[in-house]
Amino acid sequence: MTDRLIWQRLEESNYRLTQQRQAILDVMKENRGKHLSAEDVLAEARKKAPNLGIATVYRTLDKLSSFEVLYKTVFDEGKYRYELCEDENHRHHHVICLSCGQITEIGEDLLSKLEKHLESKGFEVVDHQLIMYANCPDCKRKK
Amino acid sequence: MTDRLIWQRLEESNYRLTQQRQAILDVMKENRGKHLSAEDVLAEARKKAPNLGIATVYRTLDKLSSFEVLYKTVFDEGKYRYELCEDENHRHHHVICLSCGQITEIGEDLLSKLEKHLESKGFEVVDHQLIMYANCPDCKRKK
DNA sequence: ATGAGTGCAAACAATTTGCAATCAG
DNA sequence: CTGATTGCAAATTGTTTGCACTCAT
Repeated sequence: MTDRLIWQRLEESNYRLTQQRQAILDVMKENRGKHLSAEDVLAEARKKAPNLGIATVYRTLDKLSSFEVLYKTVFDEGKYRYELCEDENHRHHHVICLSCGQITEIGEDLLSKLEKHLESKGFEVVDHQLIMYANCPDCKRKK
Repeated sequence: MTDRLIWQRLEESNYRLTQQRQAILDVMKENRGKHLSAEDVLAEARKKAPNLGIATVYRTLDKLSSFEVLYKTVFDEGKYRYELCEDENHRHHHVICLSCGQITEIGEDLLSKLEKHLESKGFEVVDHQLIMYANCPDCKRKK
């Protein structure tokens, strides 16, 4: 997602860009493609805004998610993770390595067939999320 | 999943089948295809084992998941839901209605193409989970 | 100055753990 | 008997909220 587009989303929403929010947004931009927990973000963002509180982190991440600047996702570990949006409307698809926990993106969107099938049954598909559980190349090699 | 197979999994694991565990397992069998939270299971199972505690429910659900008798899944609401396994190795795929929250199963497995792609990149795919966000036929109609 | 935004601490929700009492083999 | 299992309550974890204070306009 481009800076221009992020800006546009924030402006549309009349969202005041304070130091804390700037710091959090910077962290998210520096970690494109990674899936950070609120604690991860807090730790990183405190380097720029030392007395940032966890409540502000949650409030900001939730707001940014509602503006579609961030994705808010939950994996099997049961806590939320946030990531800068890459395209306009869709969530990403992920591969989670069962050995090391590394999370990789799946770039392709190979789900249109399935989507069509559901639509033929009367559903209106809005979004989807695919998670593959795998051993990543490194871990596969080590075994 | 057949009773026979469930039994087999429990025996393999040397798992003592107490009244409480029996009650919980019964609830899961009576709710095939549904995704129950720990509280849901507690409420149902207490009809059979009245002073069942929530801790036992969690302990049992986790054990049964680790024996591959149950799936343990987390949706965006951020809490765990459990469901009787249907086949041997794979999770199910779900459609979540964005209006009413109804969760429907996707029976088909249309993901083999993607799986092959990942394998060609060196991953060893073990399992996968697909969640579609949609408006279900009823809600679509109401709009 | 005024309302939006903050940090802190307390509240909450879901889950886990410690422990003494109980149960099954 | 003996170790596994239980229910309860307390502890933990991740997240949310209330509130007095602070900041940006």
